[in-house]
Amino acid sequence: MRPQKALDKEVINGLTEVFCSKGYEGASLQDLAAASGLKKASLYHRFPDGKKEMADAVFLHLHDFIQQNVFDVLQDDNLKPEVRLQIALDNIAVLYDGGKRTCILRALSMEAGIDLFGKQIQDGMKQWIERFERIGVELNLSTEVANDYALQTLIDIQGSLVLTRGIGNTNIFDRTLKNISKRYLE
Amino acid sequence: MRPQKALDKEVINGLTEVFCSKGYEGASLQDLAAASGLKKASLYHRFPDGKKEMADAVFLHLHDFIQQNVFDVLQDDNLKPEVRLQIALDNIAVLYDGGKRTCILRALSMEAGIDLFGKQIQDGMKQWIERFERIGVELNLSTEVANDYALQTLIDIQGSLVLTRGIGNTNIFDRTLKNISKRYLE
DNA sequence: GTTTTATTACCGACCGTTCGATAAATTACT
DNA sequence: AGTAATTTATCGAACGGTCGGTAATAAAAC
Repeated sequence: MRPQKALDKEVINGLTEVFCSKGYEGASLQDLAAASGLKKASLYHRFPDGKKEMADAVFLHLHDFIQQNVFDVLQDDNLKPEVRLQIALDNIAVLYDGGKRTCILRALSMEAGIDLFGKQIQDGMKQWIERFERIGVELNLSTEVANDYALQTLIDIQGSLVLTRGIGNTNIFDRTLKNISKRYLE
Repeated sequence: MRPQKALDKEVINGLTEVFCSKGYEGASLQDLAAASGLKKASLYHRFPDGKKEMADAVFLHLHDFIQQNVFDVLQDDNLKPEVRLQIALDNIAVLYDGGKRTCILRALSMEAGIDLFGKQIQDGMKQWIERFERIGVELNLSTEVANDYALQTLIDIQGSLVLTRGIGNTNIFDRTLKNISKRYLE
């Protein structure tokens, strides 16, 4: 290897940053190479199926993070539901970098992305709803109300991310996370 | 003119459809030409500054619609505030085609769009908030609560549009509009 | 010395954009 | 009114540049 070669973590994090901020079509191979610390052709060595495989890897990488730091936390039997919810929300704040990073589900739901990732996006969103439904039930909400709350939670997260990016102020995202917490715990 | 030449309405509606569904970078001149009924070169006759000018025209066109059918309605002194709000929400449903069409503010807030349209997106969102703040005050909310409601209204609209597109079911959008109405009127 | 990884050079396709020619609509002149 | 002159609108073809993707080669690692 020439200078100091790309750690896998640097590669995946670079790809993630580009896909999240520019979407699928907006992310050029040049961008992806620059952000990952590899040359274009080297990326093709690691991801022989090209751009789509890179985006898949990012999707999977984020899904793993969410699985561990949100979904699993939400059903960790060692903790009280109220605590689980709070930790999960804190981790969501990390996931979206306090509102500065866009959700990959949204980033890929524009333009060409919806054709390539439609099913994965749909499944991903359904999982979010499902997990928040469960924590709602565990917090003694009726299944109906738990469903309402779960949907609203997703809407709040996605909507506040849109507003935060559009207006350029992370206060909206912060406040929204607190509101979600309040809705469940008060 | 040769066959039956492109009505301006067909042109702007076609461009709108493409930019909203594909974003700025995702919208190719080929797409835009096909959707507008004009050839690429003809588009450049109408929009000498190219793609950016086309997107500007779409932005302006939608802003006009919103101004007339949402903002102006919300402060139409001939109607009671409750009625104005309801009509505005109905028109919002039309604007977003019942949840099937993405908001241009969101479509352009990804990727390259945010560099080109950042200021316009920010101003557009602020106007939405401002107008909903006012109707809240007219409905006898305190300025603080009116601000909360306005922000939440925007979050609800944007968030439900994201979910609706991701999950592929317009129920979420419909329900959200009803919830907004309820929040103000109950 | 073979295999794995990285890099340079390159490919055809498509990108946004422009040019030049032509047809249609409008204006000017009689 | 009729016709010539001018402007406006449309389009095919092509531009340079970048796109995603690929060989061929060099370097590292084993």
